[in-house]
Amino acid sequence: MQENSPSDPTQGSEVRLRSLDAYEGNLARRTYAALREAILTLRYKPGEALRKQDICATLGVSRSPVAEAITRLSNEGLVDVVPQSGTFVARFSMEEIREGAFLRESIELACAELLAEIITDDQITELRRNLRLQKVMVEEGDFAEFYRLDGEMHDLVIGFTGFKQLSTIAKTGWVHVDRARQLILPMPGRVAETLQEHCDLVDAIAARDPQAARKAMRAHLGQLMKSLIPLEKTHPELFDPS
Amino acid sequence: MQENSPSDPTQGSEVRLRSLDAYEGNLARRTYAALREAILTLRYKPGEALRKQDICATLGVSRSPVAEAITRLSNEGLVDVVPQSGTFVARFSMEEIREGAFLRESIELACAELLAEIITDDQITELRRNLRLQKVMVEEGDFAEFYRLDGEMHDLVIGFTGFKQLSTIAKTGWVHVDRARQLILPMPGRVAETLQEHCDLVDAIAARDPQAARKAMRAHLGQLMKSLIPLEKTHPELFDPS
DNA sequence: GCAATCATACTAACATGCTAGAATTATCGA
DNA sequence: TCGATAATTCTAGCATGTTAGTATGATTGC
Repeated sequence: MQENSPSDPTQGSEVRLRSLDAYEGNLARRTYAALREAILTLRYKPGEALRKQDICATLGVSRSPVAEAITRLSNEGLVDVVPQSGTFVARFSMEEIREGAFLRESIELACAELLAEIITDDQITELRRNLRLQKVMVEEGDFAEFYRLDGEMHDLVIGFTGFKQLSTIAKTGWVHVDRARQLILPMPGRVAETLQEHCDLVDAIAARDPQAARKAMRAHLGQLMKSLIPLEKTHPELFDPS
Repeated sequence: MQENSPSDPTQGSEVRLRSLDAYEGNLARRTYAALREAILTLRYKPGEALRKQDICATLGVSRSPVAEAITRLSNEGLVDVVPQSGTFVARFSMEEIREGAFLRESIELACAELLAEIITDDQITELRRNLRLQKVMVEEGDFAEFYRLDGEMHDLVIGFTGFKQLSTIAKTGWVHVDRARQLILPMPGRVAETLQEHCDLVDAIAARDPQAARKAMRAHLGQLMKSLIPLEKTHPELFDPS
């Protein structure tokens, strides 16, 4: 379960956590944010043990904020706490991934459907503006920025419903999918397809057609899941034995 | 913001928390469960200050588990933590209630739709068994047990999809609705209607008709929301000033 | 009587000591 | 050499000391 070889004790733990200055809130919240980012970007590998002492030393804080951060991560299912033994970065579980995808699909389908009925022209303009930027990023091959805009678009769709916490909940259910997505290398062809799916979705919403919006959203999220399924075979060591 | 009158310092805090023996897990988890139950059943009133010292004394634990419990409650939105000042039981917010209802509707609509396609005969039998019990409780006027069966039925619907965490997430979003529901006195007429709505839902699922299942679920949850709307007028002191 | 200032009594947040239990390693016995 | 046992070293969990910031109430000045 140890990832570091014994002969290489120094490498690793120092560079994986960003400074707490990069975040805001109290120490516990910032520690949580730093750890969460490191886990989601796979700088901490699934199955790896989380060493509180190292984290304390790296971040320059005491055990209290680290402990609080870990309980939060535990609530999210990003780490597994084994009493009196240790804390481990949760392995991938295709079941959890499917579940997160289903949750997000449920929420976004409902949002897309609702939005098709209540969206304002200004909001449509903002979605289309995001789409144009996405197109530019695809053309320029800037996949990282494309994915950022992708996430932003989903946030917009949820946010336009007027519900303020919903996006947070959707993202919480989405964490496992998000983490697994890090393993998929962006394929130019797929990115172009994704862009097209985004266009279809926005078109359906702009046309104020709830059923078409549902259909487009479902197709879009279905494609993503399809790309995640093979991961269990290609990266078995990162998955829960099941 | 103080609920207790100064001349009555003893009453209250002792009887509102069940003994930790009633729960399981480590101290922090049990403390969380005890506080959560007290808040959801309105034994702690919205807006009331949460006194850590009292809680420690009542439960016989130190500040650590209480602090951890409170951060969890804070994540759920059941308490508001004001830095360096105090922790308060969250007031109702019709916006949050609507949001929780929307979340649950999203999830359960998706579940009902999916279930209409994959449900087994045994599962249908179990739903119908639950329905028969509900009918008995309505006839006997045992509203508490009826509501328990109500919750159980929703859990069954979600659980039958095979997703294990979904019910937990649905409940988390549902907490504000659940708490507000405590204020609605059961009206025999409404309970009979609710039972009928449950029957319609199960019939639609058993008929393996996804669209009808969606429709029945939406109608059912819509009725509940309708009964919650007036609360803001009848109990303004429990709501967020907005 | 009333507004501004100051002292006091709270709180959350953080740091740290301690304990019981688990895992690992070292030791011992055959 | 190998298996069992004992010692050591980890950990999470809990308790408690400390600090900085907030709110409240008393006091002062007018």
